[in-house]
Amino acid sequence: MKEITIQQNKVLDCIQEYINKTGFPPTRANICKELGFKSPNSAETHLRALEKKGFINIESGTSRGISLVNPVEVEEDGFPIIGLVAAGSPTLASENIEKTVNCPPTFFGSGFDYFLRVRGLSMKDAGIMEDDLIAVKKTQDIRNGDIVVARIEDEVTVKYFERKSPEVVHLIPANEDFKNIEIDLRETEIHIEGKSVGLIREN
Amino acid sequence: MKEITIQQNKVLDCIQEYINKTGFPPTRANICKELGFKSPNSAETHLRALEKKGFINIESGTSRGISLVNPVEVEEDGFPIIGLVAAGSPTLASENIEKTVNCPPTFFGSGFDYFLRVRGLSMKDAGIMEDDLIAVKKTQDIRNGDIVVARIEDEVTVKYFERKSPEVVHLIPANEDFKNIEIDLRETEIHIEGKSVGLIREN
DNA sequence: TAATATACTGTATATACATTCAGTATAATT
DNA sequence: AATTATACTGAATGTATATACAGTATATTA
Repeated sequence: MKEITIQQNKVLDCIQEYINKTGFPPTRANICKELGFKSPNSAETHLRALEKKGFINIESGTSRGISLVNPVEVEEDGFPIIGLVAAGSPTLASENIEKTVNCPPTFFGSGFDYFLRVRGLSMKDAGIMEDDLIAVKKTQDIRNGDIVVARIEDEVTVKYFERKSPEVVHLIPANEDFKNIEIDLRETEIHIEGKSVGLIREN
Repeated sequence: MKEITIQQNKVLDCIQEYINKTGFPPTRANICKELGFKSPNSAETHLRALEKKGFINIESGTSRGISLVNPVEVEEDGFPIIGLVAAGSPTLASENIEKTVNCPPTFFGSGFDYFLRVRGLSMKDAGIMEDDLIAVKKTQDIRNGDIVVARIEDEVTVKYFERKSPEVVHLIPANEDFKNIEIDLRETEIHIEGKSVGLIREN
């Protein structure tokens, strides 16, 4: 693929956007309107350049006969990967987002909201290793035995959830080297960010 | 969504195919040619019916101004999930394919060929649990410590790979309840199906 | 029994569109 | 110094296209 100029790139983006918005490619006049050109020939020459460079195909004599050679896959905007910030909740604020992953929303059955990058080996006997990505579903519908993403004050952790009584919750690691976290809700505040509904390991 | 007649469905399919093939919607004349109609009004009336029933939108006064309300997503054929057949190699033969999963080919970095459904807990300390899906890359480029999918005669297994000498290979489980498999290549044939490059856990 | 929807052919026409030609101007190559 | 590519305006034109109108015919609904 050859080089592309700034203006040609604008035209290419314009075509992509137009198709995404309407379902069919733009006319020369449409492009002019979008980009502020005053002559259809402005669009025409850019289109010819883009065709010559292999970015689009033009069906001669055909209205809206523009097709993209590398159409941008319809943006399934992707799911964010959030790093386990040592202090602070795993919010979806952009500064916490490592990158995003494209995958079908139904990948893990019931749907999920984001990926959480796991730190430490406290859940290793549950098959959750360092650097794994947990698919987290934001929900308060937690049952005993669920693997939850919990925040205690400013500490975020991934553990098994066990409600021992209305006032006492245990967060249980899956690793004998770690100790249970016993929480008395009258003394300590706990916030459940969500629960794990799946896992991805890269490499 | 209302009922649709056979002819209207043909027209709808025709539009979908035309868009998939060319990248832009057909004209009335295009539809006539595809379906053998002799008057553009044949297409026109069908289009109006389809619009009225909510299957398409028509931009008035606009050439090729047809857009599909429920466009068929372009098939990213997806990656097959293969069950660990007790006896026999995990071939891509259709009878072994549980289902297919849509995910980007670069999901695990370098690319992979299929998913293998894990049976047993022999790799649990490596975080590979029962029913996990291993992303397998078909390759013979295996290094010590890689997690491989190996076939010994008719038995398929997932283990760590360790070449002890040119003639001796160890297949090492990640679970103290299982024993190492020691293979003398002069006595026993072993076939490496590929190696694990990633993992997915559903639920 | 009169509408209404389906399923077409055939003709006609205003306009939506692609496309060429004629210019102007700047920057990058050769 | 002469091309060539880029980046436009502006006008002109043939045709590609949407779309209305006039028919014919069958099946379904009210």
